[in-house]
Amino acid sequence: MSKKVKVRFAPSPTGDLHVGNIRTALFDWAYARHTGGTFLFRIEDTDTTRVTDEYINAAIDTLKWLGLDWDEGPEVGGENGPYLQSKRLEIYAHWAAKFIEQKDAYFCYCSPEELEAVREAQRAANVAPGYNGHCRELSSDQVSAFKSEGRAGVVRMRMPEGGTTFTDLIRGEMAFDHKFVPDFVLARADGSPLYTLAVAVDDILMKVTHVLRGEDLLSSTPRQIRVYQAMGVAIEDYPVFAHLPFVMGADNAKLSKRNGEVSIAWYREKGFLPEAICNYLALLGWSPGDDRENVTMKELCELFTVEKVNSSPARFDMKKLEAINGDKIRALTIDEFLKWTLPFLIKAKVITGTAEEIDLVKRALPIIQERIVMFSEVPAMLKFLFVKDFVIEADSLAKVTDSAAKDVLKRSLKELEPLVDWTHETIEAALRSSLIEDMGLKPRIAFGAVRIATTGSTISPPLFESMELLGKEASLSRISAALAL
RNA sequence: GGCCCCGUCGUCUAGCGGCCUAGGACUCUGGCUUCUCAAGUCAGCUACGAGGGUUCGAAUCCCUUCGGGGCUACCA
Repeated sequence: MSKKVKVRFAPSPTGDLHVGNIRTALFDWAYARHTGGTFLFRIEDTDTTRVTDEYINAAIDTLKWLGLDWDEGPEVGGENGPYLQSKRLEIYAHWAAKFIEQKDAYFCYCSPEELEAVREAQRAANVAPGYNGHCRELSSDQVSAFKSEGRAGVVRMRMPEGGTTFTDLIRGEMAFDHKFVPDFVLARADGSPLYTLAVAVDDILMKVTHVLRGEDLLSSTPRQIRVYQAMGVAIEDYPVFAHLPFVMGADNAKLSKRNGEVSIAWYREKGFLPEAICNYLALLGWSPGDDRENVTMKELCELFTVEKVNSSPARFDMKKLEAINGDKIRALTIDEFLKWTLPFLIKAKVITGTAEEIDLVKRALPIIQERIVMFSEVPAMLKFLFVKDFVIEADSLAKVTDSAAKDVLKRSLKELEPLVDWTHETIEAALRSSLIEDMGLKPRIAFGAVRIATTGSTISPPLFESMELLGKEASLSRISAALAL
């Protein structure tokens, strides 16, 4: 009775995969892993005008980057392939022909203009819009008349009287009256399949047991089920449906650049960890049930069930994603942190990647680890250690040029010059005894001046550690340079 | 317009008839800590959309209403 679970993620890559897509993919994947089932990845590229190879490759790349590995699909193959719908055209053509033959479907010769006119009239008359069944029972004379006009027919599914019911794992019993599910098109006039045909055929042929997908597809479910019927599939072999709630932007609108940014590629460039993205996304519409929120991919697999997914939409909150990312970054070992960070430093041209640079970066990472929320912040934070033409930020300049600051810098220079052992402990001891104890200055004021002189900014990693990393020579020359301003 | 889905703090959520004067997290505000910024820590603000039922008892069940969203393609 308990079939092995097979969940599929089947995006139509008409652009970069976005937050909503990935949340769906994540749930698909987690459910497959949770049940010990298989995760199938299929590309729905029946809309040839909108899907491109570039997007398909980007989708594959994004999934891999996130660690959502699939058992069947592009690159890995599988016994139910191919996994690109554009490579399965003859399969769909076969079923379309069969449906016609069985009279489950029929050719419809209405032109787009005629259909639009009908919809227009329906709207005006305040009736449920939809195909009016015009070509349902065409005589052979009528058909040849259309053909002689040069019209090619689309394949349209015949929706029988009655209704469709099914159980949605998230929403419970669903019932749709066919009065509101008009006959729909399965294949274009040129024979190419539409989503309505391809999804249903593939889910059955690929033996998918669970369809977890966006809520927007809820009302098209009766159409999928109609295709299963026409295919002669037994009810117990229909996949189970679970319609996931939407992920929306900060306002109630769709996610956009203004309220969160949609493309996963963007988050990758900003320096978010795949695990943080997955962790955060998992919390959108699902929760472990207890108070824990920081979950690893492993824990997610152990805990995730569709039944615990809620039915209401969630708003995307960048702040919380950042908080989670910061937590995950702090939990990284220095070597891991280094591995993630290096590409950002190189891309920002802070370093070129020499062994000496990497060594210095590695020594500097501990003092910035708890100060960043994403890797893209690292270059700005460590830049002062590498710049050849050191300059003090314009905003901070005034604070090192007044006489009080000059006094601090002069004294610092004098105390630091004789230091043989250049460590943050010795630097701190020297400056504390002279600036704070002798001169009686407030630490904030005294160290502030030194900070600006050596790091170029009022905001920096801890001062003494920064100076240690910078080295004695550079530290002293920067202080001297500041004195000369 | 029609059909469908959804409705707990600003946000994500816990809650599945009494454990709730509603818990956690993020945000925000204030304090502590402190060489800046962070991190850490303590405290605080703030929610069951509304109205009717059912019940000894409702955030939890039912109805209505209002609000939000989706679908209504030869897109998916």
